[in-house]
Amino acid sequence: MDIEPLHRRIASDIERRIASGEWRPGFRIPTEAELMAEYGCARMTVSRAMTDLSARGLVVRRRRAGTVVAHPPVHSSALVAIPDIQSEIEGRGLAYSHQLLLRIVRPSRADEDGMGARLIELETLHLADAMPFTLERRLISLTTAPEAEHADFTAAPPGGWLLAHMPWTEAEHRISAVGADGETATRLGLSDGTPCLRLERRTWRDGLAVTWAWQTFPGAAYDLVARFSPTQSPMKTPIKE
Amino acid sequence: MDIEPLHRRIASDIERRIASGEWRPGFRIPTEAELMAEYGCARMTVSRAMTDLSARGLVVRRRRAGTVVAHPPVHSSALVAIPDIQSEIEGRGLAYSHQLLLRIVRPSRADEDGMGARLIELETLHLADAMPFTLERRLISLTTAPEAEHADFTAAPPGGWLLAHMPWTEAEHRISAVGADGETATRLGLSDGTPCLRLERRTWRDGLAVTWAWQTFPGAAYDLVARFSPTQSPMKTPIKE
DNA sequence: GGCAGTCTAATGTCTAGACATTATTGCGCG
DNA sequence: CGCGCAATAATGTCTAGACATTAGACTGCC
Repeated sequence: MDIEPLHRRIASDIERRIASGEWRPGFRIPTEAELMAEYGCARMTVSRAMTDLSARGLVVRRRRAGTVVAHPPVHSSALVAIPDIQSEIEGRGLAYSHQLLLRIVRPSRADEDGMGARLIELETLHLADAMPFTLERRLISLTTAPEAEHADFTAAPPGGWLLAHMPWTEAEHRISAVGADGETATRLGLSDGTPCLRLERRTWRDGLAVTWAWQTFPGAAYDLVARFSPTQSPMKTPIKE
Repeated sequence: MDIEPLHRRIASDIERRIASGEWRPGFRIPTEAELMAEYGCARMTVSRAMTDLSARGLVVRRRRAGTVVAHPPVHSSALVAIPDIQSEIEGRGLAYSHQLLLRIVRPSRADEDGMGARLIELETLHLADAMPFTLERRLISLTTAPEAEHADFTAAPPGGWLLAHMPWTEAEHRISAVGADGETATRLGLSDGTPCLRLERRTWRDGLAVTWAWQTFPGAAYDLVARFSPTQSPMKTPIKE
């Protein structure tokens, strides 16, 4: 058993009282001076505990007014974590592999706004135990990521290559449900119109587009799952049987 | 302009160098003693900056070994926020309304494991400008939330009522793609088999199940969207045109 | 009664130290 | 050469103060 630092103990004492409902939103927490006396420690120690709680959004601190239990956010938007395909597959104990189906370098079209003048278009099929798992269509801007032109996407899938070579500063995800269209259905071994989960992901680096990807998952075989508590980010890896 | 505290300035200096790629993952950051000299401040101040960065996952600190730029997390690399239906609709400038289609109190079935002995089953249709937006089927455990038996779910939708009356401590989300089946298709005004986004949400309070809900969105009309940067949580509300 | 200015209670930052903890490094010994 | 132990370099925690900043509370004046 390692001993818990005092500041953490103070923080979790308070967190427990908030979680249990003993201290409801709006309740004014004892002042630092009072907690100092209660725990017999310096104010910096209490202050650190409160700063931590405040950073996690459990309490709101205001000078002179004191510290109160925060009201839960109104737009209590819950979260779902989107795992990396390879670790997702391997996390299920299956063998991961991928096939590069298409690789062309071409000028960008008008509807590919912001992707730079030249880009690579890729199509990759990701397999779990040799069964189609997801079909990925991806554009990579050669303006932002010129090294991509000489990358070997048969060795590493484009998602992994980008993760290692092109850190992004902004991202957007879009999840929707679509029916598998002709080519996609064929590649995934589905009949036409089968409901699929479509995950669209765009990233930018300092305002310049890096990549734009669409991944299509057979609806029956794939769920996005997240399990979490309100004060923590979703950390547990999704598991599906 | 309010002046920036020194510890924040140190932290953002370092953050900038990480974001710019100048300091790549694995790079060893100057020691606290070095930063102390560089900024001419006490070690506590540097330490606080590093503690903040560490809490946000940008760096990894290890005694004796020093502080290095963290490798971007392989798992859970991305998130999507799931907004509250009502604010989602109103955020698009549409009028929100809802209809209670079904409300029965009954004993739980075997496949409704963990939901307590008695529960309420509800079906609610959420509308945006009087057009069907999502169909929600929900179970609420009367063991955990007995007050729900006397709640008026025609006035407030069950999701909103629960948010206000039954705080949860644990939640699970599952997103999948399904084809609209007979009754669901009818209620949403779709033809059979139309791809729909299915959002399943379960919550618990101290280990006891509170609610279990399934929401079905027409695939063509609804996306989950999140836009964010790697160091921050997704805060911006998704917008779809 | 109301308003302006002042007082003051609370948090926010920072310092210069102290000692604890941990893991690496390197040395000496077999 | 390799093993174990000691030295040491780095972070982790904590203290007892100091001064800054903010905003609620009060007071007195009109």
